[in-house]
Amino acid sequence: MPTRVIMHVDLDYFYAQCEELVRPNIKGKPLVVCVYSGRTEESGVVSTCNYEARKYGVRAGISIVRAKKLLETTEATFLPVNRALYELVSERIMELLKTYGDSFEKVGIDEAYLDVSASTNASFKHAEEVASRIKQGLLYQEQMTCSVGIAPNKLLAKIASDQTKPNGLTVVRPEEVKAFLAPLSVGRIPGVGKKIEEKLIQLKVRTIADLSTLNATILIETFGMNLGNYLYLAARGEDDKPVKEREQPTQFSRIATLKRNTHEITEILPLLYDLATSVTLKLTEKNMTCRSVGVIAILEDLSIHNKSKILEFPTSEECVIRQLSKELMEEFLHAMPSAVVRRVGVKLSILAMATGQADISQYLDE
DNA sequence: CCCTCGATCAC
DNA sequence: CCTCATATCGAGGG
Repeated sequence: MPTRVIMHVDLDYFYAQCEELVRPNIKGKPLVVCVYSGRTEESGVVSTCNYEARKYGVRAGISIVRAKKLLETTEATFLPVNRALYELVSERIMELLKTYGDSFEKVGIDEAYLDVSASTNASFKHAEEVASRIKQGLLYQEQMTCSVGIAPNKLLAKIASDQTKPNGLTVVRPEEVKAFLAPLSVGRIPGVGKKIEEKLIQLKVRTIADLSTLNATILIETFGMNLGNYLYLAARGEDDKPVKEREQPTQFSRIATLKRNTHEITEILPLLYDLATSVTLKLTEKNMTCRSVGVIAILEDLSIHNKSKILEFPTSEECVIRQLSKELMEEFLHAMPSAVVRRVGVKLSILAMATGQADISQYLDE
């Protein structure tokens, strides 16, 4: 494979930055975007916050109550998540970014990869100029900042964009890869979260330099074929996955918190039906069908349980999905009489584009 | 190989 | 003190 030049663009504190965009008056003050669970007035967690709020120790994932305490001396704003807004802004920005790459890959709502190998003649210097233009364009057209990583592959570009935030630009040239990676914590490798990091620490591995001393055999023994191989290559900064547009999503899900914990299906059903309806709406909006329906139950101890079923025929019928959700939840409650449920969800998977035939029902009575 | 389920990641 | 959404993997049963 010839040397590639890959760019990873990460929009800074995206949800909060979108909110700043539509509320220029609060710019410069702490802003916290919250997921309110609806259980009590203030219950829920922080989704994202701007850097002013981070100065006070606010982080994604902490409770809203805690964030309010941390910010009680300030004129902070707390807003509920407004996904529709962020998706709108995201779509516009992605269209803009797309124009700069030979190929383009959107990853989630706030990040994207661009392969600029051909358009820059494989020049990192030139790519850096492209990145500057992207940053200027984004600021001018969308009043938004981003952090960019430029490197020989997606793995390194992503780690690089994470290196300097917000409003950063980090370039890792092929000859710099080893020195760049060596001191970083293994947790900086995408796919290495708390659990895998803990396992690695058991093996006395903290940095990527440490990781690179383990041979492939031990990694595969410890983490399985797939992850083991991935870690072996990641430690060396190797990744040959192409930048390519994502195909259709493969699942849709909705989850929400019950007003109070319960084991009673009757107490769960109204919410479960709402979720089934909402996720089915998403399915039909996308003109798709599903062949698997599942329910999620999160118990009072926060343990997560799934139950799903594959259908003989694809469906997008709300009544079918509702009915199956109910049956699956009943089965789960029956199988686990001790379960005290806190949150429930509905998940649709094995998706396909609808062909125009609503479902098989139209053939039943000809 | 198909199905189901839990685990993990990361948004 | 506890949100939401998605992708992917591995195990285990058939």
